[in-house]
Amino acid sequence: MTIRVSEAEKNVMDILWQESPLSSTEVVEKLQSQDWSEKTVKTFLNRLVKKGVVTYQKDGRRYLYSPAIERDEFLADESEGFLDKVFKGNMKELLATFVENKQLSKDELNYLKSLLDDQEDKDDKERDDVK
Amino acid sequence: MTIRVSEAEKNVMDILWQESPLSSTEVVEKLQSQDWSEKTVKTFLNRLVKKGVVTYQKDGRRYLYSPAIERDEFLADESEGFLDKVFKGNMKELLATFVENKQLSKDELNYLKSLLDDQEDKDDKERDDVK
DNA sequence: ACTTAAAGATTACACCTGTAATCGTTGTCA
DNA sequence: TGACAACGATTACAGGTGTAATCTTTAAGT
Repeated sequence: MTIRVSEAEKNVMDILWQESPLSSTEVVEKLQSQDWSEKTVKTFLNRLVKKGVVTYQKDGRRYLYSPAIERDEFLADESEGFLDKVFKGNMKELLATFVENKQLSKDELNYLKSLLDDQEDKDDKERDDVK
Repeated sequence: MTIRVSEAEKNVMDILWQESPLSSTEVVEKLQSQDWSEKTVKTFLNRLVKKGVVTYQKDGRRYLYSPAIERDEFLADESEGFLDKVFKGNMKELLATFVENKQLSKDELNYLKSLLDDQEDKDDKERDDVK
């Protein structure tokens, strides 16, 4: 179920994940910063619908668009693909690259540590469950 | 300096990063698993040279190819782009997605923790240096 | 009732990508 | 020395992408 959303299209998805349903006009407005023609945005909406990742309900003669896939699911999917394609599945190397190159803030470091602790707890719990 | 290497082309880069210089024939051999025609591989080598990410020296009438960019630099670049495009620069969310979805092994968890400790030390050191 | 404006549908078009096949040159073997 | 084989160069071609413009339909204003 490899979702295929192009880079430009992702910007449209992000808008819809923030808020939906939205009319095409509203989406265009929220994409001001991208500085795309209204036509361009509509093309993307169209393609996204054809790809099955966006749906719409009719509201009179216009459509109200909504995402048809979960953002979390999408992110997980993209991340998986990125790991495989760029790092050939080597998770350690990926983590090292991010941690070392991005100079995590104190805040991000602590957040990540707490994530890791949670994860460890979960692992422990699972081990116990098995026995 | 946004490097532009397509997905299929990355496989060729990976070979050259493992060992270089290599003749086109050698690259083809090492890409057996991809099950591409020899022609296809040569097309990629050609395109990579045109993109400036691979160079060659002549060896008689054939070329010996080598990467023209560092793997580390490339990975950092791709990671940066991925973070921006998919997670809109939100590092915390990216980390959470990887940590939560990929079920890190005990080993990976420990490795990551040690990375974080190193990072913290570095931060401390830098703070001291400033003063 | 007509004209017009706006929405979605269709068409455009160049560049990138995946995946080769063909062309031209030249070293090599018979 | 003549045919062939192997190399890189050039060409091919469909599908995806970025970026719109044009077409068609229809609600709405005069």
